[in-house]
Amino acid sequence: MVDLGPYDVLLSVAELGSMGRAAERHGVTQAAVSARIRSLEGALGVTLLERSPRGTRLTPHGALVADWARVAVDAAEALDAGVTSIRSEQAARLRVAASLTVAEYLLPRWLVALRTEHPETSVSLSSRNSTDVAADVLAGAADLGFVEGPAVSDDLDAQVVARDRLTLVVAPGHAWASRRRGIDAERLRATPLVAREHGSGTRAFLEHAVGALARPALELASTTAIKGAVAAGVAPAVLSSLVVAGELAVGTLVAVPVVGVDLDRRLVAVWPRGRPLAGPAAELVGLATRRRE
Amino acid sequence: MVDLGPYDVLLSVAELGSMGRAAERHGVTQAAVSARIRSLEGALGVTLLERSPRGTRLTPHGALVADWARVAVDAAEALDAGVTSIRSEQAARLRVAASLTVAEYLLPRWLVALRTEHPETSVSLSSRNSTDVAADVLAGAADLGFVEGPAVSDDLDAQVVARDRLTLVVAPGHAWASRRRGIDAERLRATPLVAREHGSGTRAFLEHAVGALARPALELASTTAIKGAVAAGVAPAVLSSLVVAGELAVGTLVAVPVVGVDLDRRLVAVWPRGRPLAGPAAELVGLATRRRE
DNA sequence: TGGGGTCATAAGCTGCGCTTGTGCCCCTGA
DNA sequence: TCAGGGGCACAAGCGCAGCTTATGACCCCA
Repeated sequence: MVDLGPYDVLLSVAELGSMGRAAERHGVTQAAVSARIRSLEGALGVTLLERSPRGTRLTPHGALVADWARVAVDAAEALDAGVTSIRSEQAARLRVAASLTVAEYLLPRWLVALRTEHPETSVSLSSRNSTDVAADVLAGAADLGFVEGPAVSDDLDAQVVARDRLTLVVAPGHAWASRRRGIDAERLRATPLVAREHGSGTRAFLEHAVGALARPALELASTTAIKGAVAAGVAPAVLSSLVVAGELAVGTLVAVPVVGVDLDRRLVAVWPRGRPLAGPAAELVGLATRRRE
Repeated sequence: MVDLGPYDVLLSVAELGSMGRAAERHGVTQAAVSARIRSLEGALGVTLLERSPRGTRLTPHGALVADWARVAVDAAEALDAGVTSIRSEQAARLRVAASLTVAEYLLPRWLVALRTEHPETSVSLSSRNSTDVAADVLAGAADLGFVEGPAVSDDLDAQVVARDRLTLVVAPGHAWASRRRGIDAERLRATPLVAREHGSGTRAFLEHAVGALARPALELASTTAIKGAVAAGVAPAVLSSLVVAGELAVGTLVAVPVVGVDLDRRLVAVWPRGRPLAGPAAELVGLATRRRE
């Protein structure tokens, strides 16, 4: 497996314009940075940085590698932020409960942003289904919750932090893939889909919007597995736009319009009614909200 | 920086259902896998795998971590595949020249797929602008090229491998963000944008489609920098849908419809006319094409 | 002409993660 | 009922990657 360390320092060097300053940011010596970059260049047989006595800039090769590296490093940081938040022994300043879609796709990046803006804030995350999240917040087991759909309880204050849209996706070769005029609710109801197991918030929302569904063609435990099955041509599926954005852009999956049904959904932060948000909770909600408005 | 190694083996264990088989896949001993997973669990204070004498399955915590990890591991593999392809000393079986959008966003994943399907195929990649790509292929300096837009030369055969669409994006707080009826060509022409430097294929395509543009508000060298500037509210920008898919999904950027202008674009593979595609080149084009139809 | 900035190189040490070898547990099948 | 095989865990020992420290070379500017 690739060691992202050298790429991380490459990005710092590119951003800061000097190996010495990058070394400082990473808490190591300038010699260590120099050696890391050199060995990376050695492995590639290509120079990535143009050194000068006044500093350092990316070569064209370096710029391409840096662009690739940024994606990987960002993903690794999101993983790390997520993983840190489920570390159990910590005395967390902020306890968050989140439904799966939020926990899987949005929270890690929010946590990365929170970590850079407020490094002193430690977060503990538990991933539950939407009703459990509300229960945890009401019971005081969590300071802040994130759920899909309209807020569930009158005892909770809520604020919309993001939106998504349930999206009907098929494999590129599927008959529906080129269907411009879309699929209506009746047709959708009658079609066996690849679905998550019962109890999933997404599945409940879909049934609420279009009515009772046909028996699933296949039930799978993870979103990733569902995407795989759809791409392999097993059956269509309905998933959050957040989940399939990458695949749609690249063309691995194709979105099919669904007509006559409102599949827009709000992702909301919830907390006990009457108690104004303060401290780390307010910071996190603010940061999540700022990402969209 | 996070070490992705343990996460990579976690994914293998989850997929294969046993530490021993995961060890075999990674070419290490079962003891090494066991130790890696244990230390990962130790660092988290949470068990990720449910061991039994018949094998091993993910716990709920494990499933969440695995979903996060998959994103990071995939990104790292794409980085590695890309980086391997610019390694200079290799005797490549296939020399590819690609324009920036393709090289940056699509090729790494194609290379990952190619590596798993045909591990013996080594690829060398050079990233050029569209006219240079065509020239390289014609001159025999590259076996295969990838360019944006309609094929440039009559001496080249071409095949569409993907599509994208130039997308007008603004910061979520921008006045245009909530503008449902869109922006027309005239308005767009009159607005200073954040743009890449002259010579970029995307910029040329845009000028061809809407006409001469206003002087840019800011010229930047990398797509990433442009996205950052747009999100910071400097000015709107027009970028490939491939480039902004992630940001649009998460809400960091907002797409504004452009009316009366066709911004759809084809990304095509090109090779010398008359010489039918064969061997590794055919495999790569086929694989790239299969991802969308 | 010296001082502050840049990066490179060399020598030495430390610690992480591997392998090998073993033990224990459970299921299965003769 | 017991042997065998497949599952995972633990302990001891080793090798190497990457760090630090120390120094040198180079360039620019005051």
